[in-house]
Amino acid sequence: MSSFGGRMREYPWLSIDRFDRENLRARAYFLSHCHKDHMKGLRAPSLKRRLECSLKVHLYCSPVTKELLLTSPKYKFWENRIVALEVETPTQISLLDEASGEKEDIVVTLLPAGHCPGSVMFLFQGQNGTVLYTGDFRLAKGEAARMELLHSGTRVKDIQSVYLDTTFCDPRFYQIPSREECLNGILELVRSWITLSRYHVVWLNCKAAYGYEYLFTNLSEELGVKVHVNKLDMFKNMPEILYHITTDRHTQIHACRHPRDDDYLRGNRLPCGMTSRNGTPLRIISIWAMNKTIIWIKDFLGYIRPVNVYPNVVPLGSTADEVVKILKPLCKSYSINSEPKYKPLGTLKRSRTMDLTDTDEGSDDLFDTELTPVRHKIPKHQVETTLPETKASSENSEGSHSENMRSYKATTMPMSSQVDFIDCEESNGEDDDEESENTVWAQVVTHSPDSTSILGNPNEEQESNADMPQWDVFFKRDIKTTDDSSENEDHLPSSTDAGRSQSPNLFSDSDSLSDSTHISSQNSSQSTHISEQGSQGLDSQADTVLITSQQTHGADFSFLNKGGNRVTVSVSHFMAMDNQTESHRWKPLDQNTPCPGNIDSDLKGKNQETNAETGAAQTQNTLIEVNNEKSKTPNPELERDSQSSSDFEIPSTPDAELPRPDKLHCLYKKLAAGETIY
DNA sequence: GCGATCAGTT
DNA sequence: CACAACTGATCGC
Repeated sequence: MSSFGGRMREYPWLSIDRFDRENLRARAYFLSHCHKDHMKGLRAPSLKRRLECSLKVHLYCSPVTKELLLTSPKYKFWENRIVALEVETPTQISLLDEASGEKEDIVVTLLPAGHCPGSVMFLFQGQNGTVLYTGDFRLAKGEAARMELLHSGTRVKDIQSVYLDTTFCDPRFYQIPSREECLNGILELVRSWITLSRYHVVWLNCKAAYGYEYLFTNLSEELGVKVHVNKLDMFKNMPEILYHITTDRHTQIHACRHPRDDDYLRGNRLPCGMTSRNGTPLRIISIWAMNKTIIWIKDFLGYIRPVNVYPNVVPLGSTADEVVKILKPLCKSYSINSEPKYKPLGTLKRSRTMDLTDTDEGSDDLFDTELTPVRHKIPKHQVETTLPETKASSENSEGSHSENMRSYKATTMPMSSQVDFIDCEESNGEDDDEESENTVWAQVVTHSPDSTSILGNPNEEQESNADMPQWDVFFKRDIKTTDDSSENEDHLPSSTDAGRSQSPNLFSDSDSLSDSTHISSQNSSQSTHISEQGSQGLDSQADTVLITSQQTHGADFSFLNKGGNRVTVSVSHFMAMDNQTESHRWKPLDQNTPCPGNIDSDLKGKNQETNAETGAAQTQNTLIEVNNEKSKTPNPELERDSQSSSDFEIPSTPDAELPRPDKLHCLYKKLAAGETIY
């Protein structure tokens, strides 16, 4: 949770991402994106009362954020008070103090933040200088240098303060692989799994309300399989997203949620209740989507070079002093000799082609990371002004790198009597001072009726792995019919058309959960995966194999079978995009615009049969994990590639092999058959 | 009864 | 480990 109080020193009568306490007296409100931890107080009765009394008070946000916010009836009272500002469109706002009659103009510019649909940073220009509030942001490397509105002419604007609302000072999080690598890693993992059979399904564990749409659409587009979600009415005016998601559960890719989805997965069920068909249990991989707020702050700030940086979060295990120590050198006033040190001004790296013919009103990419042609359009009731820079010069550093990522953890975890998992995690290097944890978790959950033995308690296993089954053991089991799922004899569509299928009852719902013998996955998949600190303590005896992004691209998973039962692979995933990777230009449609396809029926949703309590236990589950920290030796060469590959100017991983799904496919087959792979 | 806060969980 | 969200207990209005 952000500790940002909502207000900036320069413009204390504005409130951003906080709407309680002192913020109740703000003259204007700003919402950077639609995540709950940035909406504190936004629906409180006290603020509602304030609105009723102060008719001039508005909430400013991007059009997509407005759309998403108003999806919830709880925020409907804001409807007539929200001003949706186009991104990258400087807009003057008149701020009136209703008590004194005092008035002040400020120019605000929304800049794409790349965190989730509609997310923006706010650039304020007014009499107290230019300040930037970042919110949660994850910009691709070099992105700041390409933002024209951060520049005056070809030079970066003189920015008084940057308000960072993000956890960033941990050097472990500074390095991020390319978005192509990340997406491709996930893509090939999913592809290789769901093509094994129609029973192989993937569950994307997406915790946040928004921010994973990029993943959904890419998977759907590449694999031709729609992603099952609980709700999609929030995207009713965003057809490019809507097209790739569905409330029809008969698909092989799921991102549905249930309050106790962990229980469901341990019971070899998807959170929507799907468990099997024809008595054949599903083979489920869960992919942990971790929405890290970490970006390459050093490079971002190094480019911006503000006078002040105000961190709003002090990371756990860090102190305010340590944070300052990291940030200070990035500020304009800093120099080793305590004298201002000026560097050549930053130059706008790349100007976008002005698209004069584009009269499209919505310049917001839903993901807000793709720069759009600058369109200085001013709402009719507002006037654009260009404020003079308060100083003649500003400084920055060349070769800015600002980058961001999503990371995923993958753990394969055949369950029932046997549970194992592969931890998939990537480290770009333990020694570099700019590194990050980028992980993919996938758990493979299988369901087998004929065994009730528990192969191991994860904690016990960590203490002694002598009895650990080998990795291939986990895949030896044949998929068999379970009695709780035999009621459904419907035909399952092939993997390629499952996502589009509207046939009912292709899967059955399970009436039962595993009983208490199952092992908390919290103990395994979350607490024992390899972190950037390396395997220590309980993990120290375990086997962990890291797969770098490049290895992932080469689809060389032969080492998965090496010794241990737990293999750590990393395929991180950028949610931020650039022009090369993201062709969508999503934006909310006009409310009257008809939605394509069968959206109406989808919007109604389907009853998600999630009755979980009945029935006896069918399975007993065990998690097995072994880590081997010796294996965790990332290749520096790969690290370098990984770092540079996402730069806008440099094609991503130019020398990387293309993913070879056939090889992955083959690997999975062998693993499933229990073959040993070298 | 509602909301805020905190601790705990996922 | 951290992110975003949720749950339940407690407290005050």
